[in-house]
Amino acid sequence: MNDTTHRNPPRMTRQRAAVADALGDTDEFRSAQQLHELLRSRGDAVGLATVYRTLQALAVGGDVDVLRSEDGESLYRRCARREHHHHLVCRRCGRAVEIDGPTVEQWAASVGAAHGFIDIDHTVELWGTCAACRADDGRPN
Amino acid sequence: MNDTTHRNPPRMTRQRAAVADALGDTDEFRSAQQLHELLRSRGDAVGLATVYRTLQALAVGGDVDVLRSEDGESLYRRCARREHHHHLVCRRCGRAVEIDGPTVEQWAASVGAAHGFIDIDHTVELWGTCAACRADDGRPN
DNA sequence: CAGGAGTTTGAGAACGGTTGTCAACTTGGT
DNA sequence: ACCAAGTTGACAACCGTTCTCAAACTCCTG
Repeated sequence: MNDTTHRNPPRMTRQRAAVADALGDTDEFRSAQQLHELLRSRGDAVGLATVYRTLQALAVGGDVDVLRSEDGESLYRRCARREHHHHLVCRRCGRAVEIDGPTVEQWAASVGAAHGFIDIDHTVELWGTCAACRADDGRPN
Repeated sequence: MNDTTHRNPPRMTRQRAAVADALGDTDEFRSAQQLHELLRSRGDAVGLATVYRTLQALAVGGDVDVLRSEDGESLYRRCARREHHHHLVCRRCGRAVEIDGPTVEQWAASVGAAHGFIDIDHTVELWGTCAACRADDGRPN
């Protein structure tokens, strides 16, 4: 018998709703800090720590996808499908397209097995510059 | 005419040799801090900043491969081949096997093009637990 | 074998994203 | 309304990495 046996269900708070709502707005990957700022500017401020906590909770629950930007920041987005998939992400604006790596899954598993590795996990992400960002070229951000 | 025109060649120093040497020893991915500690324990100390600088230089020169661990740390290893390839890495000890993603390259390019993205880059890494680490199970580190 | 211009080093400060702390505040069941 | 337990947020702490800049070193030249 462990702790989870006695754990009460999560509560619905203004903050959680606000974060979830902010994510619902866009199809672009956003950092915790960006979301924090967005909420603040909306006049719907939520503490930074709370933003981080909420995003993590949503992530483990499978409600949002997380990925690491090329410089190590965690980016979040509410994804359409809950099944496993990958992303083609604009490194400039964060806009993303969901894609499936056709054979990637079994390829990963078989390569792993062939070398005696177990518990194989894989990261497959595509980075590029989207059409819109290509358009407004040297523009800052 | 830019600066590079006037830049002198890099110099060989004890520190650079030491870092390169430390990398030559192992087939495992190592963090900058691990290498720094390794050198120190060898009595061949090199400043941490220098370790970082040297690793970066080696990386841009294509002499070492870099990848990000699952928790965001940069890991370095001197790889056998200079051509593009991917890795199957033990998340416990860093031991790695070089692999090639058969069709990954062109798949990435075509998926990118199909969505109007340019300058496509891809990250494909496999994480698992190697046979040796599976053996000494609950052992710390 | 100096001399010296220009490169490299390293200790420590600074940085930026993220997590920990803990008293005050909510939420939801009764 | 009351209360036990979950949640919040301002702030400090953390951790990997980069910056700073005076001192040390390389290597070219005479």
